[in-house]
This record gives sequence, C-alpha cells and structure tokens, in this order.
Amino acid sequence: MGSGQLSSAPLPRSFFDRPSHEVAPDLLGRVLVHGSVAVRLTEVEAYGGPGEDPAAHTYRGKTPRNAVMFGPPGHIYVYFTYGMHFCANLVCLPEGSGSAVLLRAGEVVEGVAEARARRSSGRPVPDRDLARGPARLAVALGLLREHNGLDAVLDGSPAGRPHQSATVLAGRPADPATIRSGPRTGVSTAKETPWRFWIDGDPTVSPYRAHVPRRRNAAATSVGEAPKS
DNA sequence: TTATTGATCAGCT
DNA sequence: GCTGATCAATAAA
Repeated sequence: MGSGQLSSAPLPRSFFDRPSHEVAPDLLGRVLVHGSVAVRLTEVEAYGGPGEDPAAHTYRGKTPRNAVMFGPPGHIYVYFTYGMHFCANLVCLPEGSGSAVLLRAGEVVEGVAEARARRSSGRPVPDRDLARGPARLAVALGLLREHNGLDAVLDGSPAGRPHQSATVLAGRPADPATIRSGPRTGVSTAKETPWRFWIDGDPTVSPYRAHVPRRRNAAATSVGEAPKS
C-alpha cells in the first residue's frame, strides 16, 4: 500500500506562496500526514482574500476565528462550522493576505484503522468514505480546533521522521489531464468562480451539492401559509 | 440585543 | 428526498 507515498519529500513553504487558485490544483495527489494517518488529496477549493472573494471567511477582514488565514503560508486553518464539524485549509500567499485552500476530500493511504476508529457512527464506513467530504477528511486526520495554526511545512525537517505532527508531502501530483474544475460546493455567492478542483473519476471525490438556502422554521409557515408539501 | 445563515454530515423516509 | 444537530459571524432591529 501507500508507504511509498510517505517516503516523498515535504513540500517547501514556497509552494504555498502563490494565489490559492494556483496552489489548489497543484495540491491534488499530494499527501497530508498527521500522526499515523495520511490522506492523498483528491478534491480541494480555493478561497481568496479580503474584499475579493465574498465566499471567503476573510472577505470582511480579520477576526479571531480567521486570524490564522492572515498568517504565514503553509499553516493549517481549522474552523468549526454548522455547530458540529471541523474543516481544514492550507494557508496561501504571503503573511497578511488571508487566502487559503479548503481540503474537501481525499483517500486515506495510511492509518485506515485509526481513521475509521475516529468515526463515531458505529456503523461500518467504506474506505472510500473515510475522507470523502471536508468534515470527514478532518475527522480522518484527527484535525480539531487545537490544531488551528499548525505549521504543515517542516523547515529543516529532522532526518528519519519528517512528519511528527502535520506535513504536506509531495506525493505523486495528479496528471493535469485528469484535473477538473467547477463551482465551489455549498457556496451562495461567487458561483461563477470555478475554484473547486478535483481528480476526475476518483471514487473519493465528494458528490457536488449546489447551495440550498436553509428552510425557515415553523413560525414562518404557521400563519396564513400552508406548509409546503 | 436578537435573528439568521452557513466552505456539513448522518440518519431516516 | 428531508431533518436535526447547534457554533460563530453577520445582519437586522
């Protein structure tokens, strides 16, 4: 299995010092290692900086939550969403730019048993679903709030064990001919920006869901309006 | 101050 | 296909 992919070198910090929409497709096929679990990235999304990307967390400037996105490139931005999920990003561009790449899906290539054990569902989870979706990917890798800001680039990596905490390895970059792009998932603005990138035909790519406004609660339907359906 | 929406997923119908 | 779980940021009042 994939131990060969773990022998590849960590990516240098300069890899991330580019616009996120250039970094994103180049991340496909790369391997993110955290502890004993490694994931080969098959689907990512780019997010831009303040004032330029309405879908980005940094669109309206720096807040305590998104501060890591304004830090140096190559660090991991972990955020909590929908009241229950964590998602992981890799910060791009020079410090202060506020842009990143959301890691949407991948294939667990090391530590499958560990990744499966982290899923609380109790029911059997097929291998291909272990990191299929951004929150699932974060769970598989064990990335939590406490890992927000973690450096995913090792400068002067210790010989022998180059990935003590979290590292992006070069892996085998995806064949450019197999890379597809399209609108980002679940995003209500900037739909025309095709900044979602994935490896065509890979079974671990998450199904695309267009943005659907959440239905209002019962109060809105109680008076005068019959509930739909 | 309160209300609403969201870079989601699992479980159920 | 639809629903609930329920945090954080923003919009509305």
